[in-house]
Amino acid sequence: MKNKPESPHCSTCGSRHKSVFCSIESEEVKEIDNIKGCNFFDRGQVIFHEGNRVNGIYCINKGKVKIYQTGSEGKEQIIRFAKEGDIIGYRALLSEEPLSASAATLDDAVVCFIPKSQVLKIIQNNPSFNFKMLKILSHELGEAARIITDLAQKPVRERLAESLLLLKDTFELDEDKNIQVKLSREELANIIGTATESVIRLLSEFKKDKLIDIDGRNIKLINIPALTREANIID
Amino acid sequence: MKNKPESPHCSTCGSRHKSVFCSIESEEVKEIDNIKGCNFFDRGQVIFHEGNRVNGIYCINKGKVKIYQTGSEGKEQIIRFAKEGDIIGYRALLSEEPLSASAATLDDAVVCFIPKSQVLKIIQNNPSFNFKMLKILSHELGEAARIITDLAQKPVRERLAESLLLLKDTFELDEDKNIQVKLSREELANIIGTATESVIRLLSEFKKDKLIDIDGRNIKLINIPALTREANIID
DNA sequence: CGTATGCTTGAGACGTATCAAGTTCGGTGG
DNA sequence: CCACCGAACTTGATACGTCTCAAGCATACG
Repeated sequence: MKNKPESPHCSTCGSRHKSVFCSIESEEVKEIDNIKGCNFFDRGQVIFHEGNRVNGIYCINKGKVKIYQTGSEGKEQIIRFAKEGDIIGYRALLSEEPLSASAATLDDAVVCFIPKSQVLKIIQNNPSFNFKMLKILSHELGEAARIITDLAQKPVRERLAESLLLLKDTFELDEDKNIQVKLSREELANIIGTATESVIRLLSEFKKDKLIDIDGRNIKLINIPALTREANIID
Repeated sequence: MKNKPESPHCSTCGSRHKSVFCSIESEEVKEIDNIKGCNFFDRGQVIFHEGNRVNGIYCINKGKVKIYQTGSEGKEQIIRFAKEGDIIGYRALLSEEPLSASAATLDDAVVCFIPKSQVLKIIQNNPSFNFKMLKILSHELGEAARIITDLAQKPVRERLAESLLLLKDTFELDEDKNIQVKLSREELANIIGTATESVIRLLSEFKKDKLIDIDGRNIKLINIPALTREANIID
């Protein structure tokens, strides 16, 4: 968590316009810029830790982040991901509860911090921002419900296929159809709630069936329609 | 869905003061009262159905409700419960998405309907109500995350014990320590994501171990500390 | 270059689902 | 009020998916 001098400015932040902050006034942007903190993280570092209190929200300027809970046996459960332009930590802030999950970087990342007072001020003064927060939260809640049903009802094979597609939607594919995020086999297992070995076996089956290609942590989606069928998605 | 003449009035609604509406002005209450609809449901009737659009929120005046999704094999997954004073349908309304889940009554119920325009009006004009909505949503999101981790990591036995405790917290115990909600074995199975037969077997084990007592759909919690241990809860 | 860490594969155990066959319960109509 | 019917519940036997454990292999790193 090294504090470098060249903190990014909100006014020049490339991810601002596709984020929840896209509709705030330039006056408010200036205010945030003055009050916000900014931190540089190496890959794998923890941004905040489950159980702690938050005093603001974190805005990801650069990098990819996993949000995860620790189960009763100490096993990590990945709840969701966040990337450039996303905010994290707002759930605990708004519910005034301790953090229900931890956040850690998946690559080198730059994360800004906006204190609670400022966030509440914007919520109160900017109906559009306010409504966006309501929208984000209720959208997340819908996603969570879908995950619950899948975990409860789908076999591991389907869950893995679905997770690969979800990762594709979140982080997109590069020109070679590789999912643009590098996760360990264990992290993949911690998304779908299974053992690392099961992920390994199923990935190589998917490869054998020409649904994907694997090169280390690079996963290439070569037959998305078939993968979708494998995932048994209703929508 | 019979429209009886004696619709309850918000001003005399016993559940209003423990609900999200506890802080709205009497002026606003009057306005809601005029515009709201009200329906009487028999046990087992569907209030709204997954995939449809909502045009308002539902406020439960009386009765218990299950909110559930249908999985890809047509199996019901219960996401959460609602009771007197709770609102439902707000997730889809605020995210402007189709309903992600269905709602059905668990007993005879009275449910009021407040149209979207009115809800949005209150959100905009009443910061306290607004903030309560943010709080409800973010709290729900935290609960959902916990459920995800449990489903992904805990064995069925622990999940069942935990669900019984959750039902206790939601619906409370009567003077005989019975959980004040009657669910079929299948519904219990649909909370924790297992087969009906597994629920039956585990319930009778819990009974044998003197953790609970069973009389039909009545479940009596006779040893809550032991049940908590069985649930392997970290908090 | 050695050592740690992640990845892979196989064999076996275990939890849970499924299927099949009763049994009980709750409601309905004679 | 009782007999009947279907639905819900229960129990047992069996099958299957997935986890666990163990061992070997690849890879990155100091």
